[in-house]
Amino acid sequence: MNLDMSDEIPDAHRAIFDVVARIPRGRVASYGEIAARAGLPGRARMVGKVLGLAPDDRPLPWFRVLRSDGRIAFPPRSAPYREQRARLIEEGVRVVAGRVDIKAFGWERDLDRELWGHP
DNA sequence: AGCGTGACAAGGT
DNA sequence: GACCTTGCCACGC
Repeated sequence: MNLDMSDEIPDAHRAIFDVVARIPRGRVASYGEIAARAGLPGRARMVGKVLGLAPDDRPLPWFRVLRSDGRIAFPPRSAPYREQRARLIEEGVRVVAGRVDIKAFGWERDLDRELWGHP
């Protein structure tokens, strides 16, 4: 019956992976927004935990997930911090002092544009 | 069960 | 903006 250890990757985890995988290139979203879109309102902290478990063979754009205020969640100067910053910049997202302007690069902004054709 | 910890969030100083 | 405090949720001890 059951397989090895990863017997059952909880639906919640899969839902989170799916949402993160849909963040458009060049855009960012907050942990809370990911949780909400995954049908897990209030579980922002779970998103961070799950992303940490993300298997390497799954090319997940984890670096597009930031805190609600646009700041990178890792300690400045840490290895993951630097990688996230680099990968964001690589795809055109401006990172100033470890922070991204959500109003300019937030995923939500796409919806706003669709709904009422805004810049 | 209680307590500390963390890739969080929101509100106040 | 930088900090602090509360509220949250998931885990481990």
